[in-house]
Amino acid sequence: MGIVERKDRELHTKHAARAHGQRERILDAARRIVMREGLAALSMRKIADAIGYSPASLYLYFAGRDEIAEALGREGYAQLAAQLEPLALIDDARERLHALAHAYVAYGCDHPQTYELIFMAHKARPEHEGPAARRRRGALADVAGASEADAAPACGARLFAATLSALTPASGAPVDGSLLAQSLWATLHGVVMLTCARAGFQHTAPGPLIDATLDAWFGARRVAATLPTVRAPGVAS
Amino acid sequence: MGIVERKDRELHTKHAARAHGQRERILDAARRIVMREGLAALSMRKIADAIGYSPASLYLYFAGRDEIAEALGREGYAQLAAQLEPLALIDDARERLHALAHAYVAYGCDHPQTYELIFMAHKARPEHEGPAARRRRGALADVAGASEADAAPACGARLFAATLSALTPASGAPVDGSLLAQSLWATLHGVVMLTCARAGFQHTAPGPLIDATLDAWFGARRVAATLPTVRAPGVAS
DNA sequence: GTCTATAGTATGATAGAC
DNA sequence: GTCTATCATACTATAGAC
Repeated sequence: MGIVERKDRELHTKHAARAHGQRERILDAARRIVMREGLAALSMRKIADAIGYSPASLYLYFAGRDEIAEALGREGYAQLAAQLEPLALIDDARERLHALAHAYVAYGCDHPQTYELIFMAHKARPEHEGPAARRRRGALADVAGASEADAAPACGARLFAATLSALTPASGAPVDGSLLAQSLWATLHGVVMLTCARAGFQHTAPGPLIDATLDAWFGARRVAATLPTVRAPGVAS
Repeated sequence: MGIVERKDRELHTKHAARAHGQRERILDAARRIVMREGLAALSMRKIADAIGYSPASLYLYFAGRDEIAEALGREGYAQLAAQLEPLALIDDARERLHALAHAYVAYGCDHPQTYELIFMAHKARPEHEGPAARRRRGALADVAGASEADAAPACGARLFAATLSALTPASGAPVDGSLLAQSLWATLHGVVMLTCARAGFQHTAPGPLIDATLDAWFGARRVAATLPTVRAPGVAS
């Protein structure tokens, strides 16, 4: 190996490390903005101001706003997963499910901005794009854009599926575990959304709600197995 | 009653009717835009262009973009309620619940833009507001803003609560019907959201999912009442 | 009652100087 | 590698002419 090659590699390494550090600084600033003002308020200018850069410089490290948001989304997903991971080791299946469900919802409610980031990194904004961006989009972005961002949330379903399948097999497969897993995930997602939006979830805390849901499914089966047929109490009138 | 008063009233009526018509035209255009491009893309300019007005004229009929979005949201809620109303009259409680749940989700999935409108008419956008608007906001809007828009979705919970309470009383009140109602609502909301976002709900149609959920709660109780304690299958590794 | 014109404020993105 | 300057675009909202 000649001196030239060696020097070249050192340089590359240094360059890479430096670039990595700058990306981190940018992401840190972006994260702070999203936490304080929401994803919709994230803009290149605000990030640049926050770290004392000019907006133009950001484009040396990221292709644009969307790439930054995507990166934050991946981060957020990793954080959520890290929070759930130890709970997946709980021995008792039912206890485990409870723990996971509560942790999931707690995370979503405690970090609504991050949760938003995880699920909405795409689709979230009006366009505001220059003519050059539009030119590019025609060729590339529509095909490549969403696939990676969509991959992360899917893991949510898989996580619950694994736990749920442990709960159902003994019964002779009357219930599709995967369906239940998706149902549970939808429920938790819905609880997070509605709790954050305060949209008519008047005064019920998410915790008891989750307990009630899981109990209805698997718990305390004191509910009458035969259902009474009653008249509708005339809700919509 | 003098002639003057009479004439005055006629004039008022005509004026009111005309104003009403114009509001309708504006709302029609706004609705079309939201259906095609989503709530985030709704703007005064686009509405004005669509009906051949100048942006300034819209302010004669609406206080601003938010008021228009709110009006569309109320419309949408009324439409959803109208769709559910006849189903609330089904005699058999369980059949009724199934019908309501399916109809609710079907509406949300078939009209995602309207659904978005119903739930997100507030909070949806970056600010883009002039200095005058900001001045006003400080005093008034923060207090008065959300109360009316939030009132509508709350009815969702009440609707399901009434039906669910009809399903549970015979069992000696082991389950809080109101909690279950909220859980169901959250589930349905979650199914709509996740289905629309295609976020990992890979290939499952919403229909079977809802059936499975309701069955797990009330239906075919062939699931073993005693739960096996199994080891976690190591999901998060 | 409607429009033109405009103020004021954002945005993403890029070319080219240093 | 960073910045200045700028393009092109979008938005809400208002004043004042007609």
